[in-house]
Amino acid sequence: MSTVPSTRRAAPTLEAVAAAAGVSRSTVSRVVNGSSQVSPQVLEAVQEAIRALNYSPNRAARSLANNRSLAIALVIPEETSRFFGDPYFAAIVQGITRELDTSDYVLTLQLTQSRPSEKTIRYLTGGNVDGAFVASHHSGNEFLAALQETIPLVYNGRPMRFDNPSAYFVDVDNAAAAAGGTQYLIDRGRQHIGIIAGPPDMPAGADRAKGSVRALAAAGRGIDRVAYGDFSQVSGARAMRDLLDRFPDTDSVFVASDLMAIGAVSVLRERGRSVPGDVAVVGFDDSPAASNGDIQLTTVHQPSEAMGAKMAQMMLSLLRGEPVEHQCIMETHIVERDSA
Amino acid sequence: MSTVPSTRRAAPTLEAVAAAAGVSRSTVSRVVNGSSQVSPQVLEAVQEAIRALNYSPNRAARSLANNRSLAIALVIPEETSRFFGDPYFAAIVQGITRELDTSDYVLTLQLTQSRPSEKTIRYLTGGNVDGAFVASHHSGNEFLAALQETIPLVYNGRPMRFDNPSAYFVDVDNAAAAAGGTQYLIDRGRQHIGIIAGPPDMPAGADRAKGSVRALAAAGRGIDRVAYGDFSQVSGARAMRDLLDRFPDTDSVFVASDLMAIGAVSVLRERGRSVPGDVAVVGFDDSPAASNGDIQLTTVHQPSEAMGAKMAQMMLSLLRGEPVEHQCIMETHIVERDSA
DNA sequence: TTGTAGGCGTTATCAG
DNA sequence: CTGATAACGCCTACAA
Repeated sequence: MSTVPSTRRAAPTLEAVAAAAGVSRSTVSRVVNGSSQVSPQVLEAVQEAIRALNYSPNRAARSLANNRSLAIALVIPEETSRFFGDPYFAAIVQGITRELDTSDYVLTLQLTQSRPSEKTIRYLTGGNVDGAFVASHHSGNEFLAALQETIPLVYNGRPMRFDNPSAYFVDVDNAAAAAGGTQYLIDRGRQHIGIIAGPPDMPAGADRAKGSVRALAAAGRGIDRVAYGDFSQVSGARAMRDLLDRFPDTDSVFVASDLMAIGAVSVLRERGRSVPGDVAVVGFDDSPAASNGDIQLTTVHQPSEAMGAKMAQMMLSLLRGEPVEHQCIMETHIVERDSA
Repeated sequence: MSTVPSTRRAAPTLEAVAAAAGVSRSTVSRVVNGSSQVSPQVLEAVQEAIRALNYSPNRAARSLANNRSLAIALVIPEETSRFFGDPYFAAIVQGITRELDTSDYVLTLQLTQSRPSEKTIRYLTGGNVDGAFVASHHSGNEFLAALQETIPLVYNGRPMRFDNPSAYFVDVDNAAAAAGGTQYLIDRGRQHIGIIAGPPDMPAGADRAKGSVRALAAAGRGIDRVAYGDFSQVSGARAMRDLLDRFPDTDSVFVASDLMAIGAVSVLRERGRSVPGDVAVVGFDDSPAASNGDIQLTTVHQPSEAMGAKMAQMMLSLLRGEPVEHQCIMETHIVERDSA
């Protein structure tokens, strides 16, 4: 048994730096905040003092003085295991933190499951964060609309309730990207193309399905070979079984996520179908899962980490009060590997 | 295009509440902080005012005044996709946040990949957080040792470098739990028992392997049917293939994680072995994956979410300056389902 | 270009 | 039990 370390030496303050550099607090403050109103010699002296003392500004004091929290929330209105299970989210978070690392902002984690607690609401709306990222496939939460009146919100992916035109988000053109992935199969002469779609109640699910169906229809193919999953691996396996049972002659599938595609491939092998020989598979995401498994997945690449970084950039711009486009649609492309 | 919402009305302060209740700031402060030094009538009046104004204390001011940040870091010194891919971590984080929700503390996310940036180090050591959770399978980072001199650290799982006896952690008895899981197979008359172990350079990997081997040896069984994975599903599949190739007569496997067990099951099916008929499979974790797949996994349950909650409780105790046991070992048990 | 002074919202130390 | 009053560390007019 033991208690906390007690030797927390007091950190140097502006005052200390000022003394060391032989100037006033104000001057040091100016230097710290990058004001141009400082003479070169003084600048140099102050910077030296800062280095010498290993000074770093006190966040609390800063927050208090300028009425900003210097914190941004990462709101996850998603079942935790789903959020954590999806490599897409991992990349998004990675991108956000990478970008935020170059700023003074800190990311605070807010798991809200379905509906947020009283405490969370107060936290979010009580001036404790300057903005919030909403990381979710769903994101149709009513409380988020209210929150948006208070602080800037940036979503990953177009929010479901798009009657809200003031939402900020970064996304890809899911329909077009899915159409492209499907067209890839068409172009390679596949005749009986199936679709493993995501949940129709999520934008990414619905849009990808729509795009894929559109491509099939345009090519005069049947559009009834559709099964649904929830983006997870097991759901992909289940959907593949379903598809095979209903349409044994299926010779290819466009799958709305890599995770589902991997599940699909495992079922195909279980049933003795070769990939891509008997059945070609195109995934979506180009997540690590696509290239780490024992089959290299041909898939529609979306720049997940860059999307996270872009979310952070939008947020930082908003917080600076700069004008920002409400949506940022990023590029996708097909990555050819072994599964199709 | 648009800018941030501008109507952020000033939040009520202690001062305002004091005015409304007809008392001084000090008194309100006492009420807010649950001091017993307040007369019932005053208490009532103040609480009423707080409710009426929807007052909530300003964190920055509080931090500044009492020199605590009211923030705890969640440090993830792990490849992001691995962290996010593991339902065990999801449960841990869930448990931590659930417990923290009842406190004044906020959780800030710190992805450090391999080695933390200068900025992260300054953040962590610069009084910006009052403590840190270290969430990782590895956790043998040299900088964490230094950090521990500054703020209390609580690990999930015994840290690798156990020459550090002052570390706080919550864990299960991995060796005993794995021995139990293996014994389960022995008791059911399985003759050729294989092991799919986790990485030997991680405590959970090494200890589970050790326990499993111990049980086999005690029962006079061979201990050479071992393959290694990294806890992920694909690695489990790979290991199962390896095992089957080397020992085709294997009739059961103890697998050190549910994810790997699922991978193993998929390979078994691919190879036409029935589960549990031909080959029985026991997993480890009892994560959602164990019961959500198309086979219900028999597995060693560890109370992941409770472990996260316990981590938070330890941290809160430490921050209160209370004495705390350095380690908390939680109970495991076998959950019988369909795979063995 | 630099310094002075006041204030941000709390907590803590005193008196009363 | 309650109320002044002085910090906490920083920012920002305003003055010099």
